Amino acid sequence: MVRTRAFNPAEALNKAVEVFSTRGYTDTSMDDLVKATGVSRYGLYGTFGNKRELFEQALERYADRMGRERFLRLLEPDASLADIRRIFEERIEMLASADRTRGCMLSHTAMELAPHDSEIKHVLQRFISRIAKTFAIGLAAAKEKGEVRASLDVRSAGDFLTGALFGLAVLASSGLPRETLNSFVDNTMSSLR
Amino acid sequence: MVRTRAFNPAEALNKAVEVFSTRGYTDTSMDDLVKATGVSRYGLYGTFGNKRELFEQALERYADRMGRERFLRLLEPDASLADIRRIFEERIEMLASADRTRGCMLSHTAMELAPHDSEIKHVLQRFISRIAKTFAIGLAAAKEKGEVRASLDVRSAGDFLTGALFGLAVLASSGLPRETLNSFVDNTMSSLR
DNA sequence: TTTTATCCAGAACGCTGGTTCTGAAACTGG
DNA sequence: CCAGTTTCAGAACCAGCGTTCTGGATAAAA
Repeated sequence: MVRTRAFNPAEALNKAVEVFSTRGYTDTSMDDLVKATGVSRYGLYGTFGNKRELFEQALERYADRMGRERFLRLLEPDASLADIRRIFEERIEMLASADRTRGCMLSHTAMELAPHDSEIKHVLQRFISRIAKTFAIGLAAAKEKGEVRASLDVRSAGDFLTGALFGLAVLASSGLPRETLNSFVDNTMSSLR
Repeated sequence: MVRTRAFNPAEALNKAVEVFSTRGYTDTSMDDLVKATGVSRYGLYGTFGNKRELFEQALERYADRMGRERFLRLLEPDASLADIRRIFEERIEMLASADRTRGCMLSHTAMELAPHDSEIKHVLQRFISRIAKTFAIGLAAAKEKGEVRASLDVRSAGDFLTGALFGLAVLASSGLPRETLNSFVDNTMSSLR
């Protein structure tokens, strides 16, 4: 018995992340998701529950991937300032690439949902504090190397970098030229020395 | 002839700004606007066109008020670093006040509409570059006083402060505690010295 | 006061979106 | 090859939204 499922839930979720990243929650319809994932309504509702739960799982996946693919190096004992800068540069690459449609899912969610949805807000706060902590760890390593000033409070500087990352996302979303984004990152980085 | 209009368009627009600031564009319905402004559908459509045009006018009004009420002091010849800091502190006051529902309309619009609406995007870019320029002018005055380091490029630092203001809005939207927001501002300001 | 152009509140309309339902297709175990 | 269960595509349903329409109310001009 049992007909086998014709799609890969992990891949479908990745596609969903893409769509939600470009249009946010409210402006993506289930139809958009059906088209983008290639999965039937039946499949989406069956595996992910409903739109809201699908979004939560997409958000989780987004944060996980970001942590794993971008921030992991900051946990290496020899992490350096260059690693931190690279995170910002990769972010520019993603946010201001050719099509210019992809946005930062965390920033977008913070503005769109968090103020009126305390569950999402808590999830978001967890991600944000994780990012800030990771920055702080990377900064501590950079400090040992003397790459940042000795007086730097790495904990609060971690919060600062996190906020700067979000600010960069807003600037990129409004379509500012790359030079502006690059200069923003330069200023951000030089504030650590 | 002619029955007189029973509402004040300027006040209605201010109310609309409030609503759009808290829910963004898509999530506020015309019904919300009718209730919040106390103006009939007929009145809203008659004076503002449609939802979209009403939003554009609200955005314009928001930026205008922000410029006039917050940024004007930076154009005084004796503007100081304290004036810049005050802008950030007032922002915290507004974004993290008791109810915690009011957001930054520019950041929200940047994430929600700009990527897929080039007209809104251009309007936004105009506002952003105006803010950055005003920051730069204030910084130039502060530089004359020796309040910021002599090597500071006020133009790019203006972009930086603008991005930081948006980053602050995202942090506040996700409900982070005031101390985090204050520390973010401290780090931002100290990067100028 | 009468007239009349305008305004108002709410009904109505058409459309879109999230969710559920349905009949048919498809895959696996026997 | 058949039986049975799950999956699929799309129709169907219901609610909400932007916009327009309508009949009555209103205020100024005559």
